[in-house]
Amino acid sequence: MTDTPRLDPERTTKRQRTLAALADAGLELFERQGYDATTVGQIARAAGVTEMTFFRYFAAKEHLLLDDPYDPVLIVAIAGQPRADPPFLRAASGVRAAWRALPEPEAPMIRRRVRIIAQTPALRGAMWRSTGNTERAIVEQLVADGATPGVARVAAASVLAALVAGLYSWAEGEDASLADAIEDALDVIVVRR
Amino acid sequence: MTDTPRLDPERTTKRQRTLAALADAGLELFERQGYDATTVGQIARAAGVTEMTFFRYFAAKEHLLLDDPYDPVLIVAIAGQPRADPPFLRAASGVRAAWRALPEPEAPMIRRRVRIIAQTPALRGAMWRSTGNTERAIVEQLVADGATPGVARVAAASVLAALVAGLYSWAEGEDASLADAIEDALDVIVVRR
DNA sequence: CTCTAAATGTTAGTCACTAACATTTAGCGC
DNA sequence: GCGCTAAATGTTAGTGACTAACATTTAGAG
Repeated sequence: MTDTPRLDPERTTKRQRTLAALADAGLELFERQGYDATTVGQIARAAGVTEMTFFRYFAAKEHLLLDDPYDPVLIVAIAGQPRADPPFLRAASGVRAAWRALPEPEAPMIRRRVRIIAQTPALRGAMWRSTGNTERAIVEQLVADGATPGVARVAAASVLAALVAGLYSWAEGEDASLADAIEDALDVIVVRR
Repeated sequence: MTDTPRLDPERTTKRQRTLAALADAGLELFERQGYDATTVGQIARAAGVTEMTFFRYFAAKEHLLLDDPYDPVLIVAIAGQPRADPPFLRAASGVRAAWRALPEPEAPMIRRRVRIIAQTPALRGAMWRSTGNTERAIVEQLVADGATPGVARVAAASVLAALVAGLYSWAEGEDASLADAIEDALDVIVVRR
């Protein structure tokens, strides 16, 4: 769901710099004064750029926090689950595997983002809409492996909900490991064998 | 989560009439031209009223569709579950019981609303934010009955996600019974005994 | 039928976001 | 280093959701 308008791959580097400047400025301002109280204009100015330019990098204010490129990994992980298992279990195990494979160093940044999201009702909604894409992808995979669409949708939705809830809880704390938090969340829902 | 500014209970009836007019006009316009393409001004005009007045009845455009007074029933139902069961099961059974108790005649109206929501990404997000309140209430109840906050949050979130997913599937069709659809959705997640 | 509170209207403004068009600047080939 | 072009940014103007302060009408309790 990234919407950086990448026209010509690797033409310049200026683009990457302003992108980083905007992302940094946004995250800092959100943390300092809250998401709702922060204006797109403020972020742009802090990054030494115009409001218009902001929207050339992020289609919406919320996209500053909701750019997740994690979907493909997840799908592969789910596809790798044993077909004999019911869809719900396959989805859960896939999510477990995918997040266990996430590089540790990313955790702190994820934590900062998730914290802001958890604190902002508008963003919690946006988060869910964002996972809508992930959900669709999971459903596709489950159906391809023989599940009913209705069943697949419920399985995907509830597993993702557990994941997100786990992320929120994890982000509140300081020391817990991301992978462990996800494991614990999924254990609430799935009967471990 | 109703935000009709009810100042003096049962003082007049004009209020109820304009409220109904706005709700009807909104639903019809949404169905005819889509949610995003429908302007609050249009709804207001169709109801013979000013845009400003609309916002005196609904705090936001989305509230036309997301006014659910079902929470209290749900909480009672969850509280009535056997404490011996794990939180996840208690939440699921509570939801099941609550929706089984819903009066049949309400179904068609719910279907119209859910259909619009399901078709509109922005509303899917809003829907989730709206269930946030329900989620909080469920978590409170589960914790009061001895669950860990972390566990309770995951349980509540995933059960609600299953419920919503079930609602979306149900709304697509024409004839299925609401209660049955919810049952089926929850069966995907919970191991029935 | 009156009189007050409730209901509605008016005006003006903010913020997220879009579109069309003008201008600068960065970095490639030379 | 230097020019040239495409990429990056800016400008202006506008829409739609929503808020606030204040003025006006109207409905209905007495």
